[in-house]
Amino acid sequence: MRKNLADVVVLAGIPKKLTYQVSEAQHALVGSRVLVPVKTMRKVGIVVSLYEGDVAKVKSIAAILDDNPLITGELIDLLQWCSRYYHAGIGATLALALPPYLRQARAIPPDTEAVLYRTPAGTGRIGSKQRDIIEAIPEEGISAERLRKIFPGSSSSISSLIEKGYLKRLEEPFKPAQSHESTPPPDYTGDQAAAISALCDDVASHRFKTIILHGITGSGKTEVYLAGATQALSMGLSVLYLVPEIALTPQTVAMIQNRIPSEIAVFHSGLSPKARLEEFMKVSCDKVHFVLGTRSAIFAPLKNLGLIVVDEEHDHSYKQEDGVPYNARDLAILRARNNDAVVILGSATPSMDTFSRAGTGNTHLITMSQRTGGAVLPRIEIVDMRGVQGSLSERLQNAIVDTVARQEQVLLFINRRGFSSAMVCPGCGQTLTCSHCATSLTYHKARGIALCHYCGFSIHLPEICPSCGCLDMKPIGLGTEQITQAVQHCLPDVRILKMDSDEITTTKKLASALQAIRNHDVDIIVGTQMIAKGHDFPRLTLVGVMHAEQLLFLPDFRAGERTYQQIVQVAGRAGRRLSDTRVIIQTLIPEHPLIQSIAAYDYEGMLASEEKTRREAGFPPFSYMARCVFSSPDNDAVKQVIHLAAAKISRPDIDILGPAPAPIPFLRNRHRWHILIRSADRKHVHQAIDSLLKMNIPSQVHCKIDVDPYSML
DNA sequence: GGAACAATCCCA
DNA sequence: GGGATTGTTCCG
Repeated sequence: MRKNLADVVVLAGIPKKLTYQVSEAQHALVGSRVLVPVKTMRKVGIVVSLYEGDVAKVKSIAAILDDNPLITGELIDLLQWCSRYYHAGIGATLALALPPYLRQARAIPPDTEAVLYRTPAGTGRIGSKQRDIIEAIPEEGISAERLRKIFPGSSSSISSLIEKGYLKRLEEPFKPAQSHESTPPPDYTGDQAAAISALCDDVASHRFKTIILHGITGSGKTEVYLAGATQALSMGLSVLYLVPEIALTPQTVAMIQNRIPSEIAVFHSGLSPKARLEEFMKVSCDKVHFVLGTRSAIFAPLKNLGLIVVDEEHDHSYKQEDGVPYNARDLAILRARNNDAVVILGSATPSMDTFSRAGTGNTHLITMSQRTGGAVLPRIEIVDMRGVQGSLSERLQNAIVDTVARQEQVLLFINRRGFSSAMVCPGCGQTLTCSHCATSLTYHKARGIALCHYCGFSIHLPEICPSCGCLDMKPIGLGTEQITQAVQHCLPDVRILKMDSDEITTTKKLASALQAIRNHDVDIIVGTQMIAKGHDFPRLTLVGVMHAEQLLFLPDFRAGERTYQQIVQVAGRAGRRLSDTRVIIQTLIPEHPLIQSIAAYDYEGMLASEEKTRREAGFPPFSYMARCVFSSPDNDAVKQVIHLAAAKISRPDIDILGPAPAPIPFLRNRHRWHILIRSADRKHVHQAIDSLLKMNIPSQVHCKIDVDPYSML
């Protein structure tokens, strides 16, 4: 019997599937886009199921947009699960799997990929950037699209190289060389060899398994992932390789491309719409079986998954905060399970959530505690800053002078941008606050402004205190700007590079900053958490952590593990190849157990200390939870609704925390209150949310649900 | 999400 | 009373 009905998910805010007739002439397939009538409009949707049934009073599909399905049933199931689990609209969730180009009713353009080859015939001067481009091109040529992806914003450099004759352009499809000999892997450490053999065995068995790879910084986790990936590809299985946002630099992409014996696709938000479409289509058409990408790549339309890699699994970038608030790391586990695939979650500082699962169910822990090349972890020293004037201790100052004198580099880590975290009046004690968010404004001295880091609101720094007229507003709390200034003052001749989101606004700027560090054009890097993530700096032999306690006392139940993660990750940037490296932590709380566990690289110690802290706060260390934030311009309306909501979901088997003002109670002209729902049973959390959403919430009160929140901020 | 319809508001 | 605005419903 012909299947004459199709369930379609419209890519808009319609909360349910709609059913349409499929005519004799239409070849509708699950996973294809269709154009369907909704009210008086025509909308793009995706066919999610086909069946036969009664066609009475069912509208017809207006047009089939794709001859071949774009996504598989497996992916549709994952997305439907995702929509239910995160309480997000089904349309918005399915849209996550399509590149923006295909969310509109546009046809897929035929692919014409020009290929660029190197020629020895070039004449004329070329810059270092252009030299890099030429050197990145393999003998067998590279598609122009791919080259632009490795070097963002290089179109003009490429055309000038063609003009000068260094590159030749041929309009023919790019054929990846099958015999392409990948760079041979280096010698493995004992740890690596053991991890690789275990991972390859698991991949070969093609059964679901979660592996937590806890390997210290510099233990060579990437080699383990690549060996597993090669194993999967050799079995005809595909590989999904997820990295946090920041790690997708051209070098990383090029390195992985060189080590994988087949073509790869790259998925991340920095690509142009056209490039995103092309990468997507390569995967959708089953031409490419390896995807490297950031969190949204978890929805890449790969078939026959054999291995999912989640690198730096503790990283917060895996959590989508707005729109559909999914967690790519958790979905990776689910997707692996649905595909009888292996998922490997790697980190030097695993998240407590992940680590708590080790040994349960199908989750296995592999530990790597050796660094490659016989290197050792840098020694961590703690400096007590109580009673110390200024922001640089004598010990750190001397260490900086010595390091710079040896032609080596220094990294100073401070987790706040700007000059100071607040401006306070010594007369009346008032701080400058944002009129939209009621948070203190960060002073940015260079720009002469006070800026809100939540909403971007800024004012010119007033000469006098706005509330009492006192003349002398004082900065409180250190930021990157002030550290930079202090170092410049002590050591006027050193070259300082400030790296925070004020300076590094684009991936291009990040790439050039990283290049400057590698070229030794700077002696000291002052940066925020941005520099804690995965870059290797061979000349770096001294790391200073400023105000280590500043991170610890944020109003967030994960502040402790975060502090551990950030500081250990920053320490890991130092000295992979140089033996005499130091990490100096300056803090006002040297005895704190968390600081002590950092100094000893004692991950288990950190876990124990955090579990104790949570238990003492009446908080089970691990439970399922959801956060519901209610907001409205009208404070009374929010309070009323949230108290009703809390009463409604109250039952003995779940914990409800709150209602309480959200950590930033007034944000963007809206009053915010939240409740936390917590239970040992995931189902109870979801039942609570469902009954909460069934309430009649007045339209002026907005409710945002975050299941498995990463942060309370 | 947004079109269509219902309810409410405002000024005459 | 009626035009405009705001709220509510529901899409096949």
